[in-house]
Amino acid sequence: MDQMENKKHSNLTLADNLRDDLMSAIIDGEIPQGTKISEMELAKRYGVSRGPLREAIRSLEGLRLVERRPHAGVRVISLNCEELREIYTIREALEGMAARLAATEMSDEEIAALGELLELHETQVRESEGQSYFRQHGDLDFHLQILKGSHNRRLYKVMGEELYQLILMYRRHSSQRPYRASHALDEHKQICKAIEARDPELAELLMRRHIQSATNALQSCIEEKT
Amino acid sequence: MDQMENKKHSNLTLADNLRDDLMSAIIDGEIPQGTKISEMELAKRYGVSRGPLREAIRSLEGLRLVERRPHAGVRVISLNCEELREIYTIREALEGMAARLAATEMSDEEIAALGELLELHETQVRESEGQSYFRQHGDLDFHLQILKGSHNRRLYKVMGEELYQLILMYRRHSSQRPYRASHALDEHKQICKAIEARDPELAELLMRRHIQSATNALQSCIEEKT
DNA sequence: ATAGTAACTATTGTCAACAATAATTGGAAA
DNA sequence: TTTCCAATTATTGTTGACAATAGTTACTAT
Repeated sequence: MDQMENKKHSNLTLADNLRDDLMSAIIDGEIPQGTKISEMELAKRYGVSRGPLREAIRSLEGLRLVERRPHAGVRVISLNCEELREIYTIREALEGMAARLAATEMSDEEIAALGELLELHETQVRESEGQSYFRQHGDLDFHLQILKGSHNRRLYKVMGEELYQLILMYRRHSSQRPYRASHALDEHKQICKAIEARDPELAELLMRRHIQSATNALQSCIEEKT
Repeated sequence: MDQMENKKHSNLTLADNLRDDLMSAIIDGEIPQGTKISEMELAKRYGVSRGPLREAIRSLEGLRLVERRPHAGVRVISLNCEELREIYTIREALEGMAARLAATEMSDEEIAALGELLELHETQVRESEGQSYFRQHGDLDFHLQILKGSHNRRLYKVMGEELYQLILMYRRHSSQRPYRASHALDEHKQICKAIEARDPELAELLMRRHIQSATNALQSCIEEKT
């Protein structure tokens, strides 16, 4: 069985399903960075025609997961440190704004839920100390909740759905350094407090600092290179 | 001659050219907001097959210029005030960050060029007082220069190439109120000064205020509605 | 032996026919 | 008359064949 299509597709069109599958494959590193994508090969592999496949690829191009050179095929992007820092800079601006908005726009119920999420994370951090794998998801969870709490749908889409995918991709590939989960959790709590206090300025400031520290951690990646 | 394809296409693939053409058509209002797009009709109109056309549409979907419902066709998006405000909020965050970066990253030559651009604008504003049409382009010019000056390619792409298109589209359709060009120019000068002074904090602050005032001007649009 | 060129091959780009789904229209029953 | 259902129609989704381009190989000439 060379084609494993025992999948529960939620979408109703082939191209959309393909897009999702390819996206996962790229983010999970199943298709390594820089790989040249062969339409014929993929079409065979997924058991579809080249039409929908090409449409899926066009979508991926929009998400900037692949790059295309006309008549010369598409390649999976390969994120270098520099580009990732660019993304983190954008992230600082966007999530800072999201935190600011969250402080005024989130409902009391949403804020309560955010607090419970953090409590859950706390127990998880306590139980499995040093398990940075959890941290990834927990971390993203928190940030996604803030993004959602901004009640700005486009902001959520741009940052939470598009750029996060790239960050995830990078995290999978680069063995990340053992970032202190408890430290991040503390910062999350502070941000949450600022939101509870309905203090937009503080929420934005703290979020930006929080992301800056992550950005600085990336810096070491550059240092290693040189 | 029902098809006017006397165009100098820079791209070498049909789908890419179509994407550009459709993009212009949508932004210029040639295809009004909310219009349902018929593949057959467009294919005939542009004299191409449905294959490349569908790929072009997939690209437009990525740019969020159209929305798709499977098996039910695609529609040109129709920006309401709320969504435009969302975009302006993102703009504030992103261009604020761009100004901050520009203060440290722009070369002296780039800064000098920015100053000259503003001088040019000044003469133009003086010559044709009240001509808000100029202002649009001049305004965008300045903001695009800042974005470029951030030396963050992705930031430029996301804000300068994608979101600006939507803003342009909205400007075309909604008869904008006669915004004071000289006022905007003053604010531009202040921002430029901050960049010349290599003051990132101030540059960001001023840029954010500048965009906030534009956002507030949009508020009136909502007031009119109700 | 190497550089240049021409033919070839493999891959991408395009097309038109076919299949499947959603919207529409018409009719029958209440 | 109105509502529900069925058949029709029009549009979208998919496919495989065809065309064009880039990359490769082989050959020739210096």
